[in-house]
Amino acid sequence: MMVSTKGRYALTVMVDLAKNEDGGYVSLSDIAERENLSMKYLESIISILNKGGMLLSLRGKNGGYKLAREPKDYNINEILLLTEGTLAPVNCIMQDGVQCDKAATCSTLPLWAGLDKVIEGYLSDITLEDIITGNRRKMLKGYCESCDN
Amino acid sequence: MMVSTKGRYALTVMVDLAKNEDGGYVSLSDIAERENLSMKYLESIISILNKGGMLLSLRGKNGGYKLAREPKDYNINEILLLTEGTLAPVNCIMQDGVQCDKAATCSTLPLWAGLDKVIEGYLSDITLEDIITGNRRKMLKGYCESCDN
DNA sequence: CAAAATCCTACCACTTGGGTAGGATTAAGT
DNA sequence: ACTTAATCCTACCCAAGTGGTAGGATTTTG
Repeated sequence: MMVSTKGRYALTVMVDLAKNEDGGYVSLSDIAERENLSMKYLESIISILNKGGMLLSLRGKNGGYKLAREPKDYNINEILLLTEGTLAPVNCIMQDGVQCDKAATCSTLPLWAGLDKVIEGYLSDITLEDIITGNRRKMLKGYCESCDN
Repeated sequence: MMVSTKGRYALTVMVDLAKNEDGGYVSLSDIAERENLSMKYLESIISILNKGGMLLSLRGKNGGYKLAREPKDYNINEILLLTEGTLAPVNCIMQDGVQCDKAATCSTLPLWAGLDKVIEGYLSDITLEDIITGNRRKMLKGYCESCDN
């Protein structure tokens, strides 16, 4: 599995915030209730998003979180990368471009590198706005019969 | 991580067999030595490939394994799918098309479904032969500066 | 000053990953 | 027939990661 619940719930939180933004701060308990997820677990996840600069937060009563930018200015890759640490499909693709010592002669490395690029390319191209507007043509490109491809 | 060592080593074994095929059977100890991998571990992996019909095997002295088909007739998706069980990037994409109970209203599902298709599409398009011939243009499509894209 | 919210540090059960160990069985060559 | 070399099979095991829970400290508003 490449994306764990951590990344998936992080995206769910971001989408929830995008859908329910009215300028004010949204409390985590509201989000947890709407999405039917454990608030305690979400706490640890939203903390990553917050520290990573994805959100603005306000402590105290009537506090909560809101998006730091507009939905169209978040791409999915950065959200998942922040929470998952890496999205590499295999261990031999390092996050910082470091390669294993057999890289020069490894005949399968180009495959993994290509796969990594394909994944990153797909996720980087989709924004939070695409998700909340349900841009199925973009997300299911080439695979959705009911969309005009 | 989507592809563990199990799937990676399985592919390594298949590539090794494809490179070293001369009609005869190749012993696992030869493969393990060439690839510098634990023979005991490879044993459990090659067993999956064998039972899945990817290989032909011969027991006893001078026995070993060889490819059941030609390298061009294996795609990478089927090799990894067999050994990994699933290549789905998230748990909410089930292997047999079964969906989670929130699927109808889930706004992130199209993203995951699209990602799954992109991965499957990439891996299904590449064959064992592409790997042994080093078809970088196909594997690194659009991302390789030294290839003419 | 009470209520409601974020923040912070532990802890923990369960599953998966990445193997190892040991032996049973089978086939070839002498 | 017997040795050797190979596949086959079952069981075990440790470390790391996943998916949380618990409890409290701190901050802000009304």
